Amino acid sequence: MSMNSSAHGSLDGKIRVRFAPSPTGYLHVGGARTALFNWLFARSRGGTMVLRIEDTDVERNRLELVEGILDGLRWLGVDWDEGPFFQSERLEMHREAAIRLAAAGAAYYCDCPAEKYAGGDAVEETDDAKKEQGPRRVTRCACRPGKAGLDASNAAIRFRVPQGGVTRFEDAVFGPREVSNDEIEDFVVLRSPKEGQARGGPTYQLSVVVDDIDMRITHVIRGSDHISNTPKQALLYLALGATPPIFAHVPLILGPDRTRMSKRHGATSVGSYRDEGFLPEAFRNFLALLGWSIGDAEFMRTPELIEKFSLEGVSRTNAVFDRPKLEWFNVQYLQKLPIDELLPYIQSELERAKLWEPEWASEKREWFSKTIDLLRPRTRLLPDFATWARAFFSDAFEIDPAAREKFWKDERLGSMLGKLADSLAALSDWNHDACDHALRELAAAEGVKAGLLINATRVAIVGQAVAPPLFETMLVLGRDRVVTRLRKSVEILAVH
RNA sequence: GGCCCGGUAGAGUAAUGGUUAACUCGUCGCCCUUUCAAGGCGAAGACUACGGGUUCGACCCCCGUCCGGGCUACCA
Repeated sequence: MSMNSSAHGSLDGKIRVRFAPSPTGYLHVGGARTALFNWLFARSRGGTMVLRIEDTDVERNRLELVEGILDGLRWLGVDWDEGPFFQSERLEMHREAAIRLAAAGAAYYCDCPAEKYAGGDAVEETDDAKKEQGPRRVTRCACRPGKAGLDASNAAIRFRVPQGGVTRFEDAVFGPREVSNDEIEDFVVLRSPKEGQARGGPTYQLSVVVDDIDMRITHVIRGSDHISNTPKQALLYLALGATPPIFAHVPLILGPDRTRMSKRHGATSVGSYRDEGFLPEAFRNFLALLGWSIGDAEFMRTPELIEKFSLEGVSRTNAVFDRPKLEWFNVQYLQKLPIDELLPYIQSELERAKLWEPEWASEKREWFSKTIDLLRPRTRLLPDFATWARAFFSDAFEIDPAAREKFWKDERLGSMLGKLADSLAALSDWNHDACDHALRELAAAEGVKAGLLINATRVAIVGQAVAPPLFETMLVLGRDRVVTRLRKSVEILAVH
């Protein structure tokens, strides 16, 4: 392992960042945002993005979740240059570092029962008088000076935090930080061996630092829930003879009730947003603006995001995940993306719904493109193309009961739709104005407003109350379908 | 309990210590109109958490309070 870390900053070292999820669940929005910030930073500065899986907690980690996390990152468009590396394969290096620390006197062996410290609040035996001041944390273990008769092969290793003084580190978001060493406990770096095992494993604090040194990480960008533990890590860098990186703790993402995002807030995994039919670039744009901003800019395509991203623009305040704004972004992208960039997403959506015809990508591509262009101003999510717009792609669609209720009230409609079918079928030219005239002529002859016929016709040919302007809809559907569907509607109306 | 970090309309953000605190989403209204969106225009919504100070002048600096969050493990 190389212990010389490259100096940070852009002058003498290339920027190297990492995203280091632990496989205890799916990729959630908070992790995705952290990954995105790392990625934007790396890409904007010509740096390197490393992916590392932090799977040192054998009990809680599930390897099968790793693939899901990678899928989430791929969907998000966050790629990496090195890795994925697995911490579980690097344990020996971590152990060696701990032993070296102990040998150098920077750490010491401790065989106190773990239960003494378990439960979050490690307490010393206190008398009743002290109790009201609350539990007091043990920051220095009794083993610290060295313990007679201690069996090192069966003990944990604790870091020997300096007495007095302060530990500092640089945070690009929160500024220079300084913590009194007396506030930092002698934390464990190497666990005592579990039953039946020869050696114990490293703790998170040790693993991250050893790996970040080894991978020559220059900027550690992660959630601000880690900021309180950073002094411990800064201490480890020093003890291991390495220069600490620049830290950048980014604010947390909260649910609408301002508590940390969790399952009870509904969708928290990026996979669920993919499944709902959000466009990755829209999701990226939204995520980037959660805790980061640059002036008034909001709609920024990814190259622009990369160009403008900087750690200076990162906020210190936790942000609430606002679903309506995410949807707004999706609508914007659905609308503004060059049509050719959008088509592949819709193709897979239609494939999933078993509505896709291969010729739409070849001979009938122009028709497909035009149809999508017509549809997209009123879609919010990808599945809209397969649900309410189904009639544009298939003859197997239902007439929405609500649409019927709304626009098929008039009794005369049955005969009028039949007459409309006849006159459309007789048209010499099939174009917007011809259809328009035919319909308005009929409306005039029947003494009804054109709107009545237009709305009723829309229901007849697409089964929905909501659709693009009628005559354009007729054109993309084609005369045969329009006439057939009108006649079918006449039958349906006759039954009632 | 202890330590740390935050607090600008419902949400995300902006404002070298210097007009009437700006923008986006959402909400409401109007226009467009053939339904629904999109789009255009406009409105409501903030005693910048609260209370003190410093200053000619404070969202901004200082102190206190309250609220929120994080950490406080041989989890990560």
